[in-house]
Amino acid sequence: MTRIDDVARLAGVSTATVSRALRGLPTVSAATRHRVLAAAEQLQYAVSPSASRLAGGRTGTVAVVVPRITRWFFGVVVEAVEDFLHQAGYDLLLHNLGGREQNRQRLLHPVNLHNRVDAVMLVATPLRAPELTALAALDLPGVTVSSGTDVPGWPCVRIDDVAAARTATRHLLDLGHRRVAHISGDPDDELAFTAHLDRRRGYQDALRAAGLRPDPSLDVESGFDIAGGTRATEELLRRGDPPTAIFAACDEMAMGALTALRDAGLRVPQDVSVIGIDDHALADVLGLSTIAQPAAEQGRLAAKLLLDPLAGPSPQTGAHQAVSPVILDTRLVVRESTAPARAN
Amino acid sequence: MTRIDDVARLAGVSTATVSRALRGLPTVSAATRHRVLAAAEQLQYAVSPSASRLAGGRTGTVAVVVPRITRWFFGVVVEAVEDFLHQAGYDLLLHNLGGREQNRQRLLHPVNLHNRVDAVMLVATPLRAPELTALAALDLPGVTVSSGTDVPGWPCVRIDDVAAARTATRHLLDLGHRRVAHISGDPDDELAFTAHLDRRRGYQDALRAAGLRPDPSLDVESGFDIAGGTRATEELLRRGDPPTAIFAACDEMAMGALTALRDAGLRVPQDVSVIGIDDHALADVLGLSTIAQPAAEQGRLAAKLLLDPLAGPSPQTGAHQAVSPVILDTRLVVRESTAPARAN
DNA sequence: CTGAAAGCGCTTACAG
DNA sequence: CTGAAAGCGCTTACAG
Repeated sequence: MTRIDDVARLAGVSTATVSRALRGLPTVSAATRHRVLAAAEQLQYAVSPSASRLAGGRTGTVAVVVPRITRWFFGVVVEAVEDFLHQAGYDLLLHNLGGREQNRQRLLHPVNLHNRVDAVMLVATPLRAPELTALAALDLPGVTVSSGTDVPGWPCVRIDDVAAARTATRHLLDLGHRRVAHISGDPDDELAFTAHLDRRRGYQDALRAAGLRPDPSLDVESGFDIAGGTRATEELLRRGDPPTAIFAACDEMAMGALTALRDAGLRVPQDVSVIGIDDHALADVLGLSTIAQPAAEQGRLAAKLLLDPLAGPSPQTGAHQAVSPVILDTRLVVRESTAPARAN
Repeated sequence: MTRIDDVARLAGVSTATVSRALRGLPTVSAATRHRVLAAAEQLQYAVSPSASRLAGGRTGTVAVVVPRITRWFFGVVVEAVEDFLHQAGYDLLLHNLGGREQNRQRLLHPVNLHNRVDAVMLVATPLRAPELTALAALDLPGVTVSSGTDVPGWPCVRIDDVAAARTATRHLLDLGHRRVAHISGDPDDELAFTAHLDRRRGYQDALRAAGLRPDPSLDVESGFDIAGGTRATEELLRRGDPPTAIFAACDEMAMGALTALRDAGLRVPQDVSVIGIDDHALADVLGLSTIAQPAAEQGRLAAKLLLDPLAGPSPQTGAHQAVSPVILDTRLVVRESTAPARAN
């Protein structure tokens, strides 16, 4: 293939000038730039990324880590991030943990990040203490999305999970429900993100504010997905004296709950009200009430916060100044899955 | 950071030996390998990907191109591919076309692929003639997933879309339906993949085999997603004399149809039966009958077909030998959204 | 505004 | 089995 010196020869300039012209540096005369671009076009020249990266010390690549790309929130975030990164000329290296400890170990080992990417985005992927320490040593720019994933010095974009859960629970309480159950993610899963912990707190806060005491028998943990929602709800029903309302920690769990309730012969919302968090693409199809969160906007904003410092000069690299998380708004969306509690 | 010569010095060998030992080449004595590994471990050494790629001529990276990562099929495929690639030590460069012509142009321009990746996977992304020509010149290994995306010399993994559609349509016909509508993707969208064309053919085949003539007024095109399914169904209903059954080209369109039917006051399946293709994660929650296709298996198999030749010696590089597509099985899944036509 | 030259950190024939 | 040395194809001070 053509290399930079082929272009230089054709344009009658040095390789240094070709390099500058092609990258649009200002220190090239218009006439020269024109000749270089024409030569590059004529020869179908494309810079060798490996060579450019080695010489320039930048990879033009961002690693994006998500727990599971197949889950609604992560898919939407990645799509928004991909768009932003590619617009800015960066490549996106995708890492899907997929619940495998092995993937996590390999990927998050800082040594595997070093020299491979210019920056890292961790979506709902909390780090352990040793990982944080090792990462800090790399002095790599990064950003996190979702709560419970803070890395010192990295910006974070998320919603207020406690408030979102409080709103969801209060919606059920306002409808007159008193036996309000909660189904959420499994804290035993070390790969799980921790948003569900905040959401439980919001649930309990709302109950207490209404003068109710959180009832452990109404709080079931399972996987943070459709199947988990189904299993958790089955467990709830198995315990007898079923709740009249269920707050699921995410829409996918809520959808699993709908299945379990249907299979148990319970009608939604006549027998049991259900609300989730997300505003999943199918929430409307299912008539699911939920707390909408701006997933794409979180991704876009996180990408922006990540790249902005890379472009400009970095005034205080390594000076892990405190960064406040950016909290985006959520919004109650009432559909058909929630209704007033029946008078006893 | 530590470089290869730091390791070499500590281990008392040359950088060439370090390079060989770290990559597990057989031409290193066990004792030497041990010393090198220990030194590398002690120094927390990780090879510089840029340098390794430039010197070695391999990127260890595969580009994966999907129309929209947020759609069920593509998310599942990417997850399976990601797993396989990372197990094999490859990085995954994600490209989400997102319906943007601009993305497509930039990405699929062969010059942007050259030297950047070792191989390409195109999922449901048909190429135009000039793109095919340019790609052929690069002599890059690749694989395609889904029909209508053939690239000469590349293997292809897909289902038999015509047969799947035929089975879906026949299921409706077997239930006694005669006014069977079809909703599918938009051929005006140049970025659309073409599976929906095959699916229309299967639909029409099944009608004809049952002695029915395809009725253009029962065949509506829209976007290949939830919103598209809703719009297409609304259009169907606007035309009057509604169908008693709808075959949607994919589950997401079927789900959109469910919404439109509900909003129009029509019951599923009492008034209208609905079937899709996919077996989307939420098909069960919605009680949607469908033709299940093995999305993860298609991704895994495609990744395998892509990497296998890269590992071994390539007997006939560039000799675009004909490759038959690998066709995976589909399976009718009957749930609650399809029922016998009511006697008139 | 432009060029000569060093250097980025590896891998790979080649020789032994 | 191991090493010396060339070379991968760029970018970047440095000098002018």
